[in-house]
Amino acid sequence: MDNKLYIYNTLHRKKELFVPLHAPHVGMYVCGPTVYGDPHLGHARPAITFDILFRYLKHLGYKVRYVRNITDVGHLENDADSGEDKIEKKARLEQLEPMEIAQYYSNRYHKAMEALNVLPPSIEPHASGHIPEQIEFVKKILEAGFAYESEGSVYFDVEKYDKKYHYGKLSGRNIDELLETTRMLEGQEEKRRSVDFALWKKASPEHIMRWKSPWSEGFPGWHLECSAMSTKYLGEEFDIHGGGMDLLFPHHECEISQSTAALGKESVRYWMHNNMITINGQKMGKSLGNFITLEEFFSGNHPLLSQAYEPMTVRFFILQAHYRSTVDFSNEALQASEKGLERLMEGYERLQKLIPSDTSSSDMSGLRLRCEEAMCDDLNTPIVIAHLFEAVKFINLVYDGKATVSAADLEELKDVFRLFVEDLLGLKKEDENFAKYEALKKAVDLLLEIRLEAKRNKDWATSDKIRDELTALGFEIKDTKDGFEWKI
RNA sequence: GGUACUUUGGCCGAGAGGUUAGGCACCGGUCUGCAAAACCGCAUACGGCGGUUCGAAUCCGCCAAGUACCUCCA
Repeated sequence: MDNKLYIYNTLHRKKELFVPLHAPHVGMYVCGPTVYGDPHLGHARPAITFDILFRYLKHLGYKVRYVRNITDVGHLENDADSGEDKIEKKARLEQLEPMEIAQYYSNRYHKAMEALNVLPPSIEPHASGHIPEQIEFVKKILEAGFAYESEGSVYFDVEKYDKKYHYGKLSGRNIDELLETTRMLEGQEEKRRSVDFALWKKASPEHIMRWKSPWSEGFPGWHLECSAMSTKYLGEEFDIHGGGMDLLFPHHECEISQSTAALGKESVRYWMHNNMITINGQKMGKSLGNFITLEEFFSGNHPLLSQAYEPMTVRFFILQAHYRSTVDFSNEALQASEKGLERLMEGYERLQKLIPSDTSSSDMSGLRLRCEEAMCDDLNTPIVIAHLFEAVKFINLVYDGKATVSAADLEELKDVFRLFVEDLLGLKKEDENFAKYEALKKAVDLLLEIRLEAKRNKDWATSDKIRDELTALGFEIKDTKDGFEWKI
């Protein structure tokens, strides 16, 4: 743990040295998906961003407990929509049990995450499985005097809270502005102030998802699950809380208020937020209807996609931008990533085949350090990738016999690549159907041996025929000095 | 309207008060029977206008354009 990891803390709007509360243990909580729809590119961003953090913290030697929730209770659709749950609405439309919806989309989410090589979190709690904890949390806030009951619902008293603590410290908003700018919404008569938010909502008769509570049969408020579940599994105080920037306000602001009100202290030390993925400069989002699901990416089946993209291409595309920048989707950018990734992975493969010399013609010793420094600088994966590409250049030179590498340097290079490419960036070669592929390889090798022989006999007609036919079938043939290389 | 952020070469995307980011594309070259790959070379960019400074794309001010949040959203 010699490396000093700096991460950008949204709470203070600056990079801060990461010092865990109880080293070597680190607790991190990340807002997971609401499972009422197929995962899209926007879901991939936080999952990958915090996957990188998870991997890197472990690399630094920490024992990390990573909690990422599944929201299956649903949130209110919108206030004009009679307060119906998203999941519930979907259930009604598809004539399914709400939990069936949640299960279905959880599975889809997991499948997509696995394809993206996102490691599963240590704990993945469901909101529906933590209703008692959430009720307890509401009780605590009521006891502390920062909530009030109104017609079976419980609301958080933002104004009262703000007098003692500071509502808006994360998002930089202040309560007066909010009172001015928050538009009047339906069903607000129960609340004292428009800025107050629900901790517990009484269910209307048509509401299917409902639980018993001291106040009414109903369901927990929008922000409560994260407060209840994060503190349950990580303690009243924990290190890192992450999520998308769009959750900054009101979700995370409300979370801070709830936890502070209930526990008398702040729970989270470092707040981290990943930026959005945009499409034509606009946020890609469910509500905007301009999102592309991950499955559509993998199949290419979407009007905006000119081809299918492999999961690793999507991962690499996301890692080529810093997590706090927006990244704009386009086929051109994806294709550039696809080729770049291919170059990187090919370099990685060639690295395994290099033959060492007595000395190295170029000094690559700083590579590990430079990559570590980039990671420590708020997880600057684009810089790590740039460094790796410089090494690829060197690898190719050695491969071409235009440079040399010593045995010791070669081992170091291999080790650094394995560490950064595979373990930390989580990039891997996509080779399903490995056995079939092996057989195919032998067949193609055989064919190319024949071609080699034809070439020795200067039988260009035969050699070109083999190459052209294979090329037409989708193979890429490359001649080398004394043999050949190929790929599909 | 309020708050915050962004603006980099053909595209994506880092960085940062004075030194080549990187990837993709284009073009030229090396290599090769041809091709592909690889390698070499090639862009001298930083929204506009002022200011600070020996020096700014990097700091400050103003302006412009755009985005996000203020309603569920990753």
